[in-house]
Amino acid sequence: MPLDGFDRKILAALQEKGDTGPADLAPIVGLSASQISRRLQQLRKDGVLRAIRASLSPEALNIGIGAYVMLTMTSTDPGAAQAFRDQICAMDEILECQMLTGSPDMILKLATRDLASLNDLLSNHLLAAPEVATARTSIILQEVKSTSAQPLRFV
Amino acid sequence: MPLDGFDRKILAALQEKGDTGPADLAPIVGLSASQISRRLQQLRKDGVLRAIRASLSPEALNIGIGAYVMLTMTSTDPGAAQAFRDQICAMDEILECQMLTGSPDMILKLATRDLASLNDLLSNHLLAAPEVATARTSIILQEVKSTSAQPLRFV
DNA sequence: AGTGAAAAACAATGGCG
DNA sequence: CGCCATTGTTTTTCACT
Repeated sequence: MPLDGFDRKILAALQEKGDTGPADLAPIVGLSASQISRRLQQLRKDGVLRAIRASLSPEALNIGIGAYVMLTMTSTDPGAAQAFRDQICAMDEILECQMLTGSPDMILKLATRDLASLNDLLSNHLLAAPEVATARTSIILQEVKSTSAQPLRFV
Repeated sequence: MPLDGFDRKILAALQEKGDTGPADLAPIVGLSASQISRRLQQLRKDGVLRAIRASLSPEALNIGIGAYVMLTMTSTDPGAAQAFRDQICAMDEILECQMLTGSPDMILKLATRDLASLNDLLSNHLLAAPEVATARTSIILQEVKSTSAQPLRFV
């Protein structure tokens, strides 16, 4: 399952516009629609092409605040840590949660309606957990760049 | 352009699986395919449904390292700051760049092949810029959660 | 590996209840 | 808003190079 230049072009186009069909892809990639179709099936089967997702406007959904929360954790037993992670996964305002090297131990990306709901989320759900030692919250002032497109230069 | 419960269901389904057509959406939403089709056009026209994008497997693209970089900036003239932001937008290993309240001033999310390419990116491109005062890099050890799905509870 | 044409599936539109 | 039929387009498949 090595990816060649044609696959690269297909993937690049799909990261930009995921609802491009084989017919529209053909002139971009320089391949017939039928071959694109065949390669798309293969890329899906190989797990390279994982999913197609809609990107929605936060403003239209009354999401006015984006924020990062840097957490340091208390050392608890693995079971409690897992329970905390499960809780995080169940909260839909938490878009991202990553465990990190060094300090902080964990970073969270949040999307909420306003400062009041951000405060509620922090106070009543995050800081309330005994697993959390400290939390530093930074609100997003300006979005310089935000893409879901992975770099393709390493293929 | 108020969004009702049907729109919410359409958007929720599309955030999960963006290539679902009206025919497949119909039973999920509880609406006929023709109505779904009309609502989709409206949602696109209103800018609620912004784009459809493919999500690719980082592993398949030889992306072995994810990292966050927290930057504090030197106070420079606006022109230099803008040039720095343009440079960031042009780097495809930088997935995200947000200006924050407090300290750090800026956070970056990176995707690179390995530690060597991460080091190269930091040393030769980020730290080389005079706009950067300090940089703290944290490598992602474990992905607990990562979604592009915005919360729909505020609509 | 790739092309091109036929076959099948699907989305979009309009009319009517 | 559901239902239905129609139309146009697109994907998919197959025979062939």
